[in-house]
Parts: sequence; structure tokens; C-alpha cells
Amino acid sequence: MSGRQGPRGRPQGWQAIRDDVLARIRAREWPPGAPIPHEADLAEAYGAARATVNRALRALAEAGWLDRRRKAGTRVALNPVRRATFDIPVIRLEVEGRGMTHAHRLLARCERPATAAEAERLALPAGATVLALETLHLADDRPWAWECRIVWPKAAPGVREADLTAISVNEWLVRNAPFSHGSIAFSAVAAGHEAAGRLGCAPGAALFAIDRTTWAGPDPITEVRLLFAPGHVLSSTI
Amino acid sequence: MSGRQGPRGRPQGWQAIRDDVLARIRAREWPPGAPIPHEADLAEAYGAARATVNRALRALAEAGWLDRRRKAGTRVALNPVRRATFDIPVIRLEVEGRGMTHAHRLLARCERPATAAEAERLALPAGATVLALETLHLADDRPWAWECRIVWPKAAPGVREADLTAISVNEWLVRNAPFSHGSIAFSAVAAGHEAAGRLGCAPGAALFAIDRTTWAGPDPITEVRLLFAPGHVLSSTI
DNA sequence: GAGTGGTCTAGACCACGGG
DNA sequence: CCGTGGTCTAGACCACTCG
Repeated sequence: MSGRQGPRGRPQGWQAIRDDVLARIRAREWPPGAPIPHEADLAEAYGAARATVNRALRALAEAGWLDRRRKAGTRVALNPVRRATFDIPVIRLEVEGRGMTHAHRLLARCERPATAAEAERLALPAGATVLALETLHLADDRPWAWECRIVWPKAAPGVREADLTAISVNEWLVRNAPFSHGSIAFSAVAAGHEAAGRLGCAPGAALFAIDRTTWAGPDPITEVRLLFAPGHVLSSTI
Repeated sequence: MSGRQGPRGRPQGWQAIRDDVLARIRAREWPPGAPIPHEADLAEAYGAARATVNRALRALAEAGWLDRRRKAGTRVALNPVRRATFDIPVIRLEVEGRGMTHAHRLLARCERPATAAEAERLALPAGATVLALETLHLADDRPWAWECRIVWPKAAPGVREADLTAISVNEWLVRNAPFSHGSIAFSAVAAGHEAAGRLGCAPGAALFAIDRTTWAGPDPITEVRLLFAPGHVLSSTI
């Protein structure tokens, strides 16, 4: 996403228009809530085609700076909602990306009927059998994250036969069971006795938690809770 | 981002192409790492202009499904990195969006020289004076989040004169000091005695923390730590 | 060097939704 | 109703980068 650049690294084309419009918003030339000129007018002003202006304004709208509506026109967003985006990599790559060595241990693996609560959350048929897995991820031989997961084998064909000691479930699913959508939630929880034992920390320690559920169309693939060892930080730029 | 829809809600145009390509990726017709046909070929196959195919493929590349490089062509991404995006709204709107009433209390406000650590993190000139603020956000009269912040008035002109009891610093800055970039980090921390007192929880309770620093070009605007009352969950869809 | 994606243009049609 | 943004087309030039 570098974009065309001029002699001194200054963007050209639609990116130049985007930057100029953004500069005017920042300079309060077009204050929050105010309408900005129509695409056609801007196109003439910039000496560009309307499609080029459209490209620039669309980028600003996607970034939250503009509100665009047919007929109503384009306005500077009242509450410049900023979005933070996080990549969700395979845990192994996340660990390796921090310069550490990753390993994992499959602590438990069993097939059992889904509990009533699980069946409801995942819209599973009554009495469905799920694969329950517990994995400990290590970074440089120290506990990194404790992963508790259930998988619906119907939506992840082959998972029963996979050697999940060689490749972590996490990675197997990423490669073999692409999902269409899902939900993710971040929170802070106190370590229970079991988590404390797995992660080698004191009971009650503050742990960063990620809960994630993924679907392939109407079928649930997996539901997982990740508890990270104390001190874990998830960061990004905005 | 609704898109043109056909008779039964099926996307048309570039979105139809995007969905079809995505379906083929999911169906392993084009497995991870494999090249997909050139834009020109796809345009002919779909009976569309190349620009339309380009729009579809660009959307898939932005979403992480495809890797595109000039000359090398377009390939299915090897590690389908998924991104989670979170909106960062004004706290008041976040609270109200959950159906509660928001209020805030300015607990402390003082101007003081930046500490050495702050000056280094924020690249402030030696001896710079910052505005230090402490705010408690309430939802339905119960503690919601405790906000500790420093602001560099030079980058937020007018903040000294603002009545921060009427409008929270958070909101004032969003409206009056747009930032160009910044960093954000999520973590879990144990409540100290002060935080426990502010948030009305037990010392040592697991709290969800957000640390954020924002800049206007080369100038730092503000650095803030938000500690949320126990049980806070940040969720999103992917 | 040459192939591929990135972008621009000029013109056109159309869906949406404010008034 | 009808203005505005959303999208499509056909053709063109160009930047990047692989071989």
C-alpha cells in the first residue's frame, strides 16, 4: 500500500487528494459536521476525474473521517471514530516474531457431547459430539498462553486424524478450516488455580484473555479461550 | 458498505466477483500459495471490465486473503492473517451505547514539568510543562473507568481554558485536537490500592487496561492510561 | 526487458434517500 | 422528485519487480 510517490516522496494521484482533504479537515477549514464540496466540484478543483476524487473520499470515509450518504452529500464526521486493527496471527508466529522459540504441549484431548451451554452458544444440534482440546504454548520454554478449545469436527473435516502434537490445533485450523466470520473479545481475568498451575503464576494474578468463536457460514468451527501469562501486552498503531 | 444487491439480496458487480473468488479460495480450488488468474483473464471470464475485477481483488487483498505484487501476480495468502478492528469511541458514547447513563468527575488537574521518563517517551523538550489530569468515568453512577492522562498543551491549544468538568478531556481532545497517528496497547493489570479505591473493587482485582499515546505529526498530544472496572469486555467481530 | 498490477480518464447509468 | 454518491466501462499510461 505504498502508493505512487513524487520526487520527494510526496503522494500523487488520489492519495494526494486524500491527504489534501485530510489536511483541510485538520486545519478546521471544514469543521466537524460541515459539508464538503461535491465530488464533481472537487474533481474540477483538483483537475482530476470524479472517479479519482471518489477513491480519495472513499478512503477517508473508511478511515472514519467522513460520513457519506447519497443525496445528503459528504460531511466531516462529527465523532472522528478511530479504528484500531490488530492482526490475529498464528500463536507460533507471534512468539517467533518476538524473537523467541515456540513450542506447544497438547495437555488434553477428548471427544465428548457438547454441554447445553456450548450447544446453545454454537447452535449445535442436540447431542453433538465435540473435540475438546487443551494446549499450552511455550516461548523459550516458559509458559506463554493456555488454550482451552472445543472444535466441531463436522466443520473441520480431518481434525480427528490430525497429529496435534506436531502442529498446534491453532495452526492446523488456520491452514485447514478457513472461517467466514466470528467474534473476538478481550478481557482481564483473575487466574484460577488451574490456570495458575498451567502458566506458572500465582492464583489471582491478572491475566489477559482472548475469547474467540469462528464460523464457516452457518456452522461453528471452534470456540477458544486463550489465557496469557502475566505481563502480556497486545499493541497496535492507530 | 452495503453494496448493490440483487433481487434476493445477492451482491452484484464487484462484490459478486469478490464473493465468487472468496468462495473458490474457501473451496480450495485455489489453495493457499497458488496463483490465481490475471486481472485481464478474470475480467473476460466474468464479463466485466478490468477495473471492476481490480476493485474486487483489492478488497480481498486488504482483507488479507490475497497477496498481490506487480509482475509476480496475485496469489492466495499463505497465512490467512485475519484482522480484528475495534472502534475507539468517546467513552461517553461507549457507555451510552450500552444503555447506561454516563457521567464523569475530574478528580485532579495540575500543571507540572514532565518527568524524565515522560519527556523521553513523548519526545518533549527538556523542562516542558504538561497538564496532568485524572478523571473517573461513571456508568449509571457506578465506576466505569479511571483515566490518568497527561496532555501537552502546545499540541492542544485551548485545553488550559477548557471547562473539563462540563466535557471530559477525552471528548474535548477528540473534538479539538485531531491526531495523525498513535499507539494503543491492551493488557491486564492487578488493581493497586489507588485504582481499587477509585473503581470500588478489591486491591489485586484483574483490570482491563488500555494505554494510548497520540500525536499530531511530530508533536505528542496526550498519553493516557485507562483502567476499567472489573468485568469489562472489549469485543468485536472478525 | 517485459509482464502484471496500480491508477487515471471521460462518460454513463443507477440506487438511494432527503425534502 | 431528483441530487448525490456508487459503480461500471473501455482504453490508456505507468511503476514496480521478477527473471
